[in-house]
Amino acid sequence: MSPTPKKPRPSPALSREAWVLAATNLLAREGLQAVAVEPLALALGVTKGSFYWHFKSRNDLIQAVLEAWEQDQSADVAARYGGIQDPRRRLRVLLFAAFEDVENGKFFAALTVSGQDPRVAPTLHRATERRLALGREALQALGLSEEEARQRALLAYAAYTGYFQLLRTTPEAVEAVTDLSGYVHRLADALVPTKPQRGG
Amino acid sequence: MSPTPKKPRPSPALSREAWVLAATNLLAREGLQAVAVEPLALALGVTKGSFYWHFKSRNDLIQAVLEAWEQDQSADVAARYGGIQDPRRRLRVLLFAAFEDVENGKFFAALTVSGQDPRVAPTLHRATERRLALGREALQALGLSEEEARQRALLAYAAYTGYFQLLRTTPEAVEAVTDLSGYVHRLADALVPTKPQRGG
DNA sequence: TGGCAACCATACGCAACCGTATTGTCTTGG
DNA sequence: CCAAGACAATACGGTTGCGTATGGTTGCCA
Repeated sequence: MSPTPKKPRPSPALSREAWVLAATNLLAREGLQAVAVEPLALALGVTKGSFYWHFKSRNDLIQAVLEAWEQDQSADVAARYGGIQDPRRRLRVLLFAAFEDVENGKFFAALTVSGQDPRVAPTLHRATERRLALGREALQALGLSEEEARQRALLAYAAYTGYFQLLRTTPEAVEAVTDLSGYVHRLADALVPTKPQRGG
Repeated sequence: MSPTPKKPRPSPALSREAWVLAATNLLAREGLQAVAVEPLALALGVTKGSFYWHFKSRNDLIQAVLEAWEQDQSADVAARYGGIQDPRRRLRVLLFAAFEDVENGKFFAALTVSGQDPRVAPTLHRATERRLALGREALQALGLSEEEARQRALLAYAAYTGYFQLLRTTPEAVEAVTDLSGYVHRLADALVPTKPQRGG
């Protein structure tokens, strides 16, 4: 039979995935411009020679990183919120989950930073549209008009990106807020249509 | 007597301020990495030779841009909100003014993008702290506890940065919201402590 | 009119990356 | 044991941007 094409070596030997993973972390921490071939190779203890065996170019790597992330996102969203029927609950779960996933938030913030780059723009646009639509639909299901729903979804999304952007550039400012869940609660309360409030 | 050091030529002859202005616009539109000496000189129709007569280095230019902006900010804030006594009104004016100044918002978003750069970090931190403090104080003056005030100020600020970040990377998503002032109203309502609301 | 100061051009060296070409070195199967 | 494929090192050429050095211009003023 055909010899298995995948033959991981004893210990070293980088795989394409290993490069993508390293690049993803680097992107989340230091931004797109930091995911450069030579520095990355250096960090992984090899040289460019290796890189260009796995990838056609630097853009190829970047594309791979973006695709991997986008697929993760889709899977995640589908798995988590697809089943929740009650729009009010869906909204809250959506919000809290978003703010809790700090790793993803940081990556997303880093992506946003390079949102003008033609390579990331499409991915970022799709993610943005999808998330806004998710929020808008839930809000409309709660009986809000489309315009109302759009406004509130935008508010939620801006609060989300802004939060992680802030966490990225000025973590002290965020950490000054002790009770983070209070922050998200407040946001959630501002979004759902007024109904008998539960208390203080 | 000492010859006046300022002698603007007939027509051409770039001033330091002209460079700073051009760099500021470039920064607002394309980010920090775009404010590079040679491209900028090209855009202004001169060469590096000119630049290095006015500036010690690229960093020197960047510093100048940041300082000019920061001073503008301070002056603006002092002139606009210093006089408003009523904290409720101060808060609303603060918010609406912030969202209305699109130019400044874009510049700020561009700055945020490079918030990890050691050159912009100090400026950005100061601006962030100052704005958060402004909001927090107004909210505390309304009777909120410090923690409450911090949370809400953070929410407002995140919504602000997030909004302009979004406007920068995905303007379509923002433009889908027709009534922008409704957005800000909603935010304002979410911030001020519950009091008899005025109507739909 | 000579000279200085303001302003700008040209030309150079340097560094960081990209991407290509070429040549190893293991590892495994035959 | 040897051939082939997977992975990696070395060496090279190209581009872009920084910063320096040095040498024009031009206009004012003594």
